[in-house]
Amino acid sequence: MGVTLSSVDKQTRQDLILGVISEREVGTQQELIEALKDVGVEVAQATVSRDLAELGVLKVGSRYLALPHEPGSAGIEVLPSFVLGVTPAQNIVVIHTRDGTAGAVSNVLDRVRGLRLVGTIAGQDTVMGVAPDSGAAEEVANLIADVCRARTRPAGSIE
Amino acid sequence: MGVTLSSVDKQTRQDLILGVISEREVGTQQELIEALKDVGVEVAQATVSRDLAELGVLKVGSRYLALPHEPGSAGIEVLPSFVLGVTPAQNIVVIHTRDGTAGAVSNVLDRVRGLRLVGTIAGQDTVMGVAPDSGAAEEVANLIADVCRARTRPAGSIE
DNA sequence: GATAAATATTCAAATATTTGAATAAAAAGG
DNA sequence: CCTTTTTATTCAAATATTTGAATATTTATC
Repeated sequence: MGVTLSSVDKQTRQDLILGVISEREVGTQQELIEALKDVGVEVAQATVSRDLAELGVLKVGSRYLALPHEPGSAGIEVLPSFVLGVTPAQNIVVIHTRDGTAGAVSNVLDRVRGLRLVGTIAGQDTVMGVAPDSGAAEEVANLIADVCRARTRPAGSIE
Repeated sequence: MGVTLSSVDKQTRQDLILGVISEREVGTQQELIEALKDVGVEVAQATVSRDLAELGVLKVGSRYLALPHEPGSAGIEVLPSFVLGVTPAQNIVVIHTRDGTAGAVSNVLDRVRGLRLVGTIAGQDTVMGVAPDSGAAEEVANLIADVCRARTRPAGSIE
């Protein structure tokens, strides 16, 4: 199974990547490579690039964010279509959505690995996410806001 | 991806095998090979042998039976430890089990691929399985009885 | 819009998996 | 028990996957 020097198999390496990016703030692939080195795994940039793509990891602002890698299931990239606003209140994140879409948003959030939410509940047009503490709630709210903003920007693409 | 003559990939072939053995009464690997040939797939006996093992298919009496291939989950081989008796009544199969184990039996049955049951429900010591018709119910009842008998026989093994 | 930084892709080598033919082992049937 | 049938295993060839170095492309910054 082994391939290069201090090697682990692909599965293990990708699991490590998901772990690393949910714990540390990883901003570039170079940083990720070094973070992996700390865990004793040595890989090339090309490999890390492919891993991130396969895992469906998204870069939001200056941070990699793990997404549901169940292929086929909706990922965080759909949020901008549904989310109207996000507000943290203590350890709760309140998300206002288009009517009828709260369930979908809740569902997506539940599947995002590394998101610091204990659980979510959805009404018609509102999702409430429970975070372990107010810091986490704020972090999550910012993240969601970033995703929605980031998605609006790219190039001059209208679609 | 292709490998031999009229080839499909491993996944497809194994799916076909599960389909074939749940529809036709396949008694030997040779028969299975021919059944596959009918579907346009040509394989060697060694391959079929490995496939059956990987899929967790069990031979009960003179028939191959598909098992849950989720590895780790309990398979049909545990039934003899729990099942005390099986009786078909119209399109219902009534299974009497050791007290408290009906749920487990129900769970196992739900996961057996190719078993002609529409659904099951469990009490404390009784499982009721609903089959599409009385013929299917009888078939299922016999199958379960066979499994329990088959498991008692093998060699001189006490365990 | 030129430059630098970050990420994706191409290509060839290394490694792993899959397969059938041959053969060994096990089970069934006298 | 011996023979036949059925199933599992070994081995080598074919195929597929994974990987890093080099390079191309994209993205950010001025």
